[in-house]
Amino acid sequence: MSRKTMVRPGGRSARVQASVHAAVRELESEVGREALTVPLVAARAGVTPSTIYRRWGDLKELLSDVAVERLRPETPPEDKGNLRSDLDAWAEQFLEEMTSPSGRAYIRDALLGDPDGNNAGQCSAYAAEQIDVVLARAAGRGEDAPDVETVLDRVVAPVMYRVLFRPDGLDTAYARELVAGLVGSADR
Amino acid sequence: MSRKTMVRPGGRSARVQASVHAAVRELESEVGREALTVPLVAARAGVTPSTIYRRWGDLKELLSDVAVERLRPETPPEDKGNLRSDLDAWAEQFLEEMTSPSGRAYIRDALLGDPDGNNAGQCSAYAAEQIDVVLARAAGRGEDAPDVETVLDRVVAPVMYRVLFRPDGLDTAYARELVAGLVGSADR
DNA sequence: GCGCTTGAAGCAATGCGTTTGCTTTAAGGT
DNA sequence: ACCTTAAAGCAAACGCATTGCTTCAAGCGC
Repeated sequence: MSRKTMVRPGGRSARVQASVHAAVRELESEVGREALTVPLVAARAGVTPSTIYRRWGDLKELLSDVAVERLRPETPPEDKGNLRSDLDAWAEQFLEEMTSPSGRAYIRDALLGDPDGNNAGQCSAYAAEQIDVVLARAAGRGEDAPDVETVLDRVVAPVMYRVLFRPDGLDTAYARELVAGLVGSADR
Repeated sequence: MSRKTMVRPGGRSARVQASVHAAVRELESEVGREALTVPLVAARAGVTPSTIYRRWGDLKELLSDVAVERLRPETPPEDKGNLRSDLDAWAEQFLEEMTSPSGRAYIRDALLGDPDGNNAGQCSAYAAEQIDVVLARAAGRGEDAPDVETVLDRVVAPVMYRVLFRPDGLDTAYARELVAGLVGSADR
């Protein structure tokens, strides 16, 4: 989301961008992530390669933009009635999304084609947003809740660290352990 | 560290590998990370490009190998006399290494050209190794210490998460906070 | 110690992804 | 309706990636 936001919305640029993004998503499922190439995407999008190079720089940055788009949560976290259950449910779903093959691929793409860190920051912002909803709901019920930063440190960070650096043995039980260590104790 | 370990040590292959790695390190500081290219590295190493392509696959994997090499700790963690101080010192140094521009670059490179996750796993193993030394020392003193997994979750993961996803506002105080939250409480 | 086997490096040609100057188009403002 | 300007199209040149074939040298059996 580095350059595409400064285009005039509704115009030709917007059509080109939508067309290119769509082409990436289509080709990703047709020929696979590895076979993607700028000329290929350009042909499918009905554009010339130079257009893509000038707007996105290279394939990595384009894929990074598309990946962030796909990592955006579609629905707000479910309301299970209390903080602990809400966090459990959210953390489990988050872990499952991030450990899935496609999730891992999107994370990698988002990180790798991201010179200034904007896309990675957006991913973190998505998680923070979701957590904020959960915590605000808890506060509304009168429960005392940790702050967003703490949940990021204690739940999101460990999950992402393992996804990236220790790909083995990640299951939903681990997500619940992390939540338990956070709200189950009086720590902090 | 995927293919290079299966070469016969001492022979021509070993010389070629050493020469290529050296060429990468030299050129990285001379022309910069972005200007690196396989033919360039090959020329400096006195090798033909095809040799590099056949041994490493592509530039990303070669850089990943070199990055992991550079992320290996040179010295065991310092002994400050007690667990808390040891962890403080180690976490501060770890954070500083990882937040430095070169550290960030190495992490990205290590993750980037790592199809099977071996290199990323090696990075985590380095940290676990260092932490294990600290914890074993604490146990030898009779202190009760958390286990390695807990330190990875509570200190290493948050640091790495912020380095990768939230590049702003990371200082050594944050490392100390993380350690304090871990050994300062009776949690776990 | 000598030749054989085998894996790795050198070589060279080919294809294609990338880059770039110039031209053309179209969106938005006057 | 015209003018301005940013972005897309076009095409050529460059250089990196890929690959079949050849050559070399380390390790091993005789």
